[in-house]
Amino acid sequence: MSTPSPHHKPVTLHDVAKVAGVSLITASRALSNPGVVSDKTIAKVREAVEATGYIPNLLAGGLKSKRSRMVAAIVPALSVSQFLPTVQTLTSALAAGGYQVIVGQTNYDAEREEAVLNTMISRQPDGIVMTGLVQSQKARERLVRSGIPVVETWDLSDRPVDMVIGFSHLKVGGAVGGYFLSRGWKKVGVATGSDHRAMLRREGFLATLGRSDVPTAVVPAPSSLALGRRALAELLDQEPGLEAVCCSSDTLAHGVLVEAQARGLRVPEDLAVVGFGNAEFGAHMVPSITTVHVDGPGIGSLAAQLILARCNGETVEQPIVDLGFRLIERRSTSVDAA
Amino acid sequence: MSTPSPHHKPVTLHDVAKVAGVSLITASRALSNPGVVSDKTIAKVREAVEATGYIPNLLAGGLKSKRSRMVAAIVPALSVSQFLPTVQTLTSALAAGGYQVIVGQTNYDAEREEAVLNTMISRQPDGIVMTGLVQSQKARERLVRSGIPVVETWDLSDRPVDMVIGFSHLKVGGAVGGYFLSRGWKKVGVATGSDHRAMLRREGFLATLGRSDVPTAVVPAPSSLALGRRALAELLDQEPGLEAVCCSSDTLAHGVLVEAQARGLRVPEDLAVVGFGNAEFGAHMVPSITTVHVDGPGIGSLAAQLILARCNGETVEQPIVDLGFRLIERRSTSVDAA
DNA sequence: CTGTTAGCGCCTTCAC
DNA sequence: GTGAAGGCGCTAACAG
Repeated sequence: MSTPSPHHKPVTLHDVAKVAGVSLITASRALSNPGVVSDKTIAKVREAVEATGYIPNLLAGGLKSKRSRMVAAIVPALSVSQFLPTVQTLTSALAAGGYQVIVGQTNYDAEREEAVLNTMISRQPDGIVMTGLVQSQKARERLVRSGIPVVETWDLSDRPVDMVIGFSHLKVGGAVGGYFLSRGWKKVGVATGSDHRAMLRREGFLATLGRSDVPTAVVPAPSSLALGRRALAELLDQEPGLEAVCCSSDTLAHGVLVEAQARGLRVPEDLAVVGFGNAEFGAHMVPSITTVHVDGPGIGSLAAQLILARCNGETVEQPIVDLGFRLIERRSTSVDAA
Repeated sequence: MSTPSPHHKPVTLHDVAKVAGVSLITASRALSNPGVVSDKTIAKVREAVEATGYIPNLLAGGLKSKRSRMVAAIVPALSVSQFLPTVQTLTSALAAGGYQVIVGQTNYDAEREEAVLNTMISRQPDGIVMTGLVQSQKARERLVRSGIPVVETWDLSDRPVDMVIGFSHLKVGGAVGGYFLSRGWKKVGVATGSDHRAMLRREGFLATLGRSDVPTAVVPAPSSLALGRRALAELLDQEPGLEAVCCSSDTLAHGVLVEAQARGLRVPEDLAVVGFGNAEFGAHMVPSITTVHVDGPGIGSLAAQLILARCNGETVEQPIVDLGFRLIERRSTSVDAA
């Protein structure tokens, strides 16, 4: 049985100061700004901290200093593996600077996004990192008014709320389309998640192909292997002679691969497959998956850098950063690939 | 160029109260405890909130009320996909109750764990959810003293810091060992991550087999497809006639499957493979992966429930919850499986 | 149902 | 280098 514990009256800085025989404020400075305190005093305070088991209360500190040392990270869902490297790197980079990450999940829903952002703002974060652009106009205004540094990521915009680090999904789609053209595939299909960015990539893909009649299987985001299998099944229903599939994620591509294998289709000989995201598994599968590489960790660490800079009152000269992308050709589209 | 924005002097509850023509505390109650305020007043306050664009400051509220409405979630690394469903469910369940999650990453390191826990405590979270048991003894003591509700998960212990929700890794290993015995495999191997819980499962596996000479490939956590491939290569070096492999995760099992395929070994005819965790992809691959199912989302939602209960001053009657596990037989070990 | 009073624990501002 | 006030924005506790 586990009961609410009796309050050990919590140790405050006041107690530490008393034990150390200095004033409250001196104790405070010894801990957070040691440069202006004598070494002897610092030692005394440190001892008192040990003796009392003092742990600072960042809520109180944040209230006065207006720096909560928290950064909000907003993702569609934590399980969208696409964003994990970004969030992981962001979390690590910020932790190294004494900042923690609060996570919010929008479920790809603009209304939830707005609600989540409001809750986040009420925690006074020193920065907000979004995966994707802010959808709701109301939320944009609120964010601007709040004065909190905001980094939108995994996309690009001429007019970000504040800063943006990403790449053009239209161009990604275009690059894949160009690759399809260069390979001369005619009977092609698209397997895509229903989220906005995946749809943008599809748009770029179609524009480059110069076609609008391409068989498409749209599956609900987030994607999964099972959905990838289903998508290929749908595409083959629409176009039995399918030569190549463009997928909105490596996970979907994996599912397409499995479904192809289950139907006795050889990849790439009978069916070529392209993914997106350069997930770890894609490089090591047989066949390895041709994909579009995006620097997820780079986005996370750069976002941390920009936020930290702004927290220190610095001006960010390049608030719009295009990290680009890179098509990686592997065996799922070419028997000759590395 | 993005510069630190000019401070729009932030709107406080004081401003709202003035606009609404009520006292500060009435405004406060209208928002956070509407039951005790007249409907007319509530309406006035709501209007004033709209008009001013007020967003509450939870730091200040938390300071006074001693409820930060934050819960810390500590994981080895965000990218360990094993824990994602737990963290995702936890986050959603808590968000529904007005709580946010702060994440900390330990990198499977006891020292970092201690540091992370200290930082977390200093944020006054209303609860702490650990994946795994708390390693450091110092951290345990601090946690107990802090009085914060703590849920350790994904493991079991007679003497948790506070509460624990999970299952026995020894028993999981034992169950897999029993399955191996029942199938009569003699030339077996273990592919395992280097983390503590994976090692416990291996121990249980060996104990049930009654052997200590089983070829083992230990790969650094967190696991990946590439590491799974490497592990099988190592095992085949040690035991060319390998009949079956016990893997510490479905990801490793996937890698083993790929490596087997690359070497022309048929699964399960030439080599049987068992994973752990029941990842989404395992059920849908060809062959599907025999695995041990653990209720990750259940752990997350139950953890949220217990913490919320304790936040409301309730007593948790069952602070030690064994959620058990279930071996799921699929095609990677049996051509007859579903 | 509403208001007054008194802080929460710490840090900024100013003196010494 | 140190200290004494004052207040960050909000909410318990008690009055009316």
